Amino acid sequence: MERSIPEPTLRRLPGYYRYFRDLQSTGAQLVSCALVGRDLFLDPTLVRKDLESISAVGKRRVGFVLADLVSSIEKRLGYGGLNRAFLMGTGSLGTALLGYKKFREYGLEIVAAFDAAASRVGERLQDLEVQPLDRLPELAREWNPQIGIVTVPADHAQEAVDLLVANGIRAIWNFAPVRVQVPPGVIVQREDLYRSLATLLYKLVLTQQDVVDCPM
Amino acid sequence: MERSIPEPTLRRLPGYYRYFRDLQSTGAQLVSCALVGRDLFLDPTLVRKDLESISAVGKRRVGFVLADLVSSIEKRLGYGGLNRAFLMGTGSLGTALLGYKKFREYGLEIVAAFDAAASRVGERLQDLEVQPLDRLPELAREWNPQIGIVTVPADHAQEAVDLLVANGIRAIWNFAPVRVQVPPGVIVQREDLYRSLATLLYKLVLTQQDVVDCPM
DNA sequence: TAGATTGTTAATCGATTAACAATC
DNA sequence: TAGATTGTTAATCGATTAACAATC
Repeated sequence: MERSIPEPTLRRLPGYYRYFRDLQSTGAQLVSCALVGRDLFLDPTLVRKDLESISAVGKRRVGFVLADLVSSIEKRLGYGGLNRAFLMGTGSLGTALLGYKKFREYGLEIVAAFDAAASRVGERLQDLEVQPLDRLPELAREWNPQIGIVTVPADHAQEAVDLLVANGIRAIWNFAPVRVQVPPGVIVQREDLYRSLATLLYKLVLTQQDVVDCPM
Repeated sequence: MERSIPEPTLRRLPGYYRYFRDLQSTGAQLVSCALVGRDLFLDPTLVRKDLESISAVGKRRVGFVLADLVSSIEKRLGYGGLNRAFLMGTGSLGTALLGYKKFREYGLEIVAAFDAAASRVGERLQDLEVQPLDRLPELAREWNPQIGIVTVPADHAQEAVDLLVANGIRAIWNFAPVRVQVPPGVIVQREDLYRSLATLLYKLVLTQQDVVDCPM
């Protein structure tokens, strides 16, 4: 089996991907780690390590072939093949996600949207009709989605996840600010804006105190 | 100056914060690392290290005082004092963020929203009237915000950031999928959904291939 | 050939985990 | 006292960075 990719590298791959495709569109065919590093503000050695982890092979003295890099990342990241997803919760965040047209380019297609509120069911959002929860099993059989995107309120997240998992979903993208339980084999990725905010505020507080603040 | 907090710890703090406040609301006064670890699925030793990094001091044999932990995290994370923010871009994501009422609880208050599109200016979103970009300098003098939230399209992110920085903003919360340039001293935090998506898809691809896939 | 660039191996750094001492 | 829990120090693990060899 191929070596697994370290998380930090993984998080950098979409950046590389976008960058390589942009370069390609300018007509370039090759790229060197030094150039990538300069443009993306990364250590060139780190770039090389990252490319190595996706099994990219370069030509000494020349660089890496862009087309190879692009297809290599696509393969490793599951781009290319579209992954079908169900969206749970059509609040403002859910609606915003439906509007992310580029998700398709990055391998994600939202094929159905659900909401517990009867008042929202039937509404049309970006080509999709909001569905009631009780149609989920039927639609899951039809679409066989693998991903569930959860944007319901925190206190309903676990229910939503349970329903998804019971209907064959293999991966949860969880935007609710709670940790949810899933059976082994199901992947959960948390997207917690409060966590990010905390990081930001902390850094801000740090730079403001600096020198000024002195511990007891 | 107080020891700076490692990033991984930092990302866990909001989780602790929420957990401690929840516990408090049940009437509990004390908590042990072992309990936290069990509930939050973290190694108890890691919990202790994290608490140590926010200078929390426990009582041996007893545990940590919840009230102390809560106020300690608030102090370190800049909760408590509200930080004023300007929102750039009132697309679906920007609108969604305006709806996050709990941001206030976590120390963030969006005091003005801007949009480059004349058609959106004047619209009312969550108690705020969408402002044109040319009013930004004036409103910045009035509010003296420290944080700029950028939800404009990728190709306008740098302009938005430049405008914010020119008007005294100290920290950028960047939701556009590009790396932006700022002068030294200004903090940038990236929130890139494509990066998260990549991580999720990769993990999904991994579990699907497993055993099956074998390198050349 | 000379030099740029990849490839590889070693060193560093930092976070996590483990072990154990202190103490209420 | 005994035992639970914090506090502290050491070991481990993994990512990043540095150094240098290979080669087109």
